[in-house]
Amino acid sequence: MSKNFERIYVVIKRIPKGKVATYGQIARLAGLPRHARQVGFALAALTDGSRGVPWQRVVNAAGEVSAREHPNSQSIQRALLEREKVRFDERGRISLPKYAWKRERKPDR
DNA sequence: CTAGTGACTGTTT
DNA sequence: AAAACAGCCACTA
Repeated sequence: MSKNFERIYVVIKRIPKGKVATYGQIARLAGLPRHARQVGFALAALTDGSRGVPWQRVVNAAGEVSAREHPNSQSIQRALLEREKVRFDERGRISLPKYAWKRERKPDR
């Protein structure tokens, strides 16, 4: 398991319930700017072993659930978010201004 | 080592 | 506003 993956998972675990963060934002917070795609790669590698990671709170910059190989988990993600009071509009998108995780600083502070 | 790929993003049409 | 383009970089074969 790569060190970068761990850093990414740590950041995702910091996303508050009811909020969402974009791939690029997570990459920055993990100290890996421009690794947005790697964030996606890390999530794709998620298994039962990483169950503490709220992967459902990760969306793309357009505020929608990114497509993936197994379309089924897409609806699962949406359901999980709805359960956290995150609303989707009729086009299946989230209002980022309303639900985006504001914090843009690194954990150290 | 080279080439292909991808849960992405910002810019330009 | 939506779609196409072009960067991006770790990971895999």
